[in-house]
Amino acid sequence: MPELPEVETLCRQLCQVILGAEILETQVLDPKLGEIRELGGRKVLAMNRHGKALEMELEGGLMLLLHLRMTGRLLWQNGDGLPPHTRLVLSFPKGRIILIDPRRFATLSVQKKDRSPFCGGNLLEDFDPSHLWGISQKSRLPIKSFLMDQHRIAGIGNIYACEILHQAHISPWRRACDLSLAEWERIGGVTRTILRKAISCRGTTISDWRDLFDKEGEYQNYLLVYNREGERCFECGGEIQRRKLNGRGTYLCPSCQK
DNA sequence: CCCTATGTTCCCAA
DNA sequence: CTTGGGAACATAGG
Repeated sequence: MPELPEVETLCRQLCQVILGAEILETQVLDPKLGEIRELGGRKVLAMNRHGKALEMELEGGLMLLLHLRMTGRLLWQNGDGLPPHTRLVLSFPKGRIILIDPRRFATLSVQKKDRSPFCGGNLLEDFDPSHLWGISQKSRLPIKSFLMDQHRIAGIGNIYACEILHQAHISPWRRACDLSLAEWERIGGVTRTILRKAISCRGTTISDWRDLFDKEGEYQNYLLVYNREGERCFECGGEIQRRKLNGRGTYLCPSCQK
């Protein structure tokens, strides 16, 4: 269930194995993904990530767009059998990329490379506290929902939203419009630190997440609140609580997040 | 049986 | 128009 650091991990690993390589064959094993045009014979010119979406630029002005949603996984393999729930196979001379997706929520499309359909800045380079403070003045959403709104800020999901707000000492229920510029600057700082660290750890493996080479991530060893209900806060010793916000499990330390 | 799940979209009500 | 709640998508696991 990948968020920005997990998708960034896949993007970098995909660059290692397929940049410049020629697609030999594409097989869509699940009709729900829809028909995609035959991509065989085209080389991969670039791999990019927008928020949680992957974008493969191909010869001939085409883009392959992939969103893994809840349970999508990508795996690089060399001709072994196909695991259960394999939905897509992209074959290359040195191996193949397969999409595994038990719940079948992942989406795939091929588009002309003209204008990217994505909005929301790249968090690693474009997180601009002043800008976000400005646009947040009009939103009464809880700050956690605001951070997870992919149209405004692309890439933050439930785990990292909990971690960011904890390290910024802000309650997930505060209205976005009530945050000060100084608080937005705090959010910006911890967001950058957390995402960079999580990327260097190749993501967070709570249950399902594996990278392109089937390895677990390491960031679960650095989580301060997520999945720690009932344990004590490393910072103040308070008890970590889990509550619901918009239907999502939300972890916080009530005594140091205000 | 119950509940939960790292995502997104849609419908409906206030 | 905004927001919030719930369901849907489809499946596995505790």
